[in-house]
Amino acid sequence: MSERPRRVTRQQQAITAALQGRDDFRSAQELHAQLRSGGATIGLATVYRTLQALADEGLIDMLRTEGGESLYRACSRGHHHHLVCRTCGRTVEVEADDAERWAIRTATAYGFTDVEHTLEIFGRCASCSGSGG
Amino acid sequence: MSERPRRVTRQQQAITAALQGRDDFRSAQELHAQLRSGGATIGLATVYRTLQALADEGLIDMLRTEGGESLYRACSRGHHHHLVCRTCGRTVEVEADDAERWAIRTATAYGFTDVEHTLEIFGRCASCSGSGG
DNA sequence: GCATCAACTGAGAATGATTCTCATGTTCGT
DNA sequence: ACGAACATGAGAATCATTCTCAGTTGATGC
Ligand SMILES: [Zn+2]
Ligand SMILES: [Zn+2]
Ligand SMILES: [Zn+2]
Ligand SMILES: [Zn+2]
Repeated sequence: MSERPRRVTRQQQAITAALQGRDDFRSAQELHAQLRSGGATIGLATVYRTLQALADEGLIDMLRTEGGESLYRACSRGHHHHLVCRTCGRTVEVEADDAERWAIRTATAYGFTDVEHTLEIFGRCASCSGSGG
Repeated sequence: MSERPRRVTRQQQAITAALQGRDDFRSAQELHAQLRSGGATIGLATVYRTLQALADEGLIDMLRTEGGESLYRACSRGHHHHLVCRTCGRTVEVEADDAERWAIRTATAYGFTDVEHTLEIFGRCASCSGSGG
């Protein structure tokens, strides 16, 4: 439970900055491309490493698409889940206290410990529902 | 809503048979290895294709591990979720009616339509909790 | 039984995201 | 400024999954 000391590097600052002020989830590849096209000098491996480290420390959120790709986003702290528009990527943070309790209760009832869960909701937001489909 | 015609081949029968009577989720690779070591002549591509086809038709269940690997299992029909032991793979099917309703209600409240969700619980079962860790 | 043809198969190549390697560049305490 | 420890990044390696496509096989009609 001890975080590794982290040095302040230009690359990590760039990544953190790129995440701020955006409300959509992005992949490491997308982030890397955006940083590059923005003039930053940064390697793909560093983007992967940094995103994972940040996610491990709970400083950013990660979720996996149905295709298995990992997406990252700067989120509010603490455990929460997401409602993601599969068309435009718009994301809403949602709390699921009841579901949390249900998950724990269910797992415990079956004698399971060390319980974790994944819960994501995908749909089409109002803006994207109107325009054909 | 039309399933493509499916021929009855020895390979597909082998896969279906291998899934029956087991209560753990397995990957295409594992299934392929087991079929091979059991003397069956079957290609990896066929295992992947067949598992995906079966899952698409709702005849078997699929879930993705935290590592992004797809696992398959013969399950009861209908929508349900899973409580999976991350050590021994033992799986319990669970219903989450409240969570289902919550997901729909939440998505609707935000104007989302065409809603789907993923919900899986991972933990360690009683048998695996005792033996160190 | 035999011809026919579309569906199925499978070995291996291709793909694509992620991870690893390790020589080189930076950070930070002194 | 100096050096040890940490961070970086280009490219190779990994690994699950998908694709290719020539050869095989199931279903059907005669
Ligand atoms: Zn979040
Ligand atoms: Zn939760
Ligand atoms: Zn199931
Ligand atoms: Zn559900």
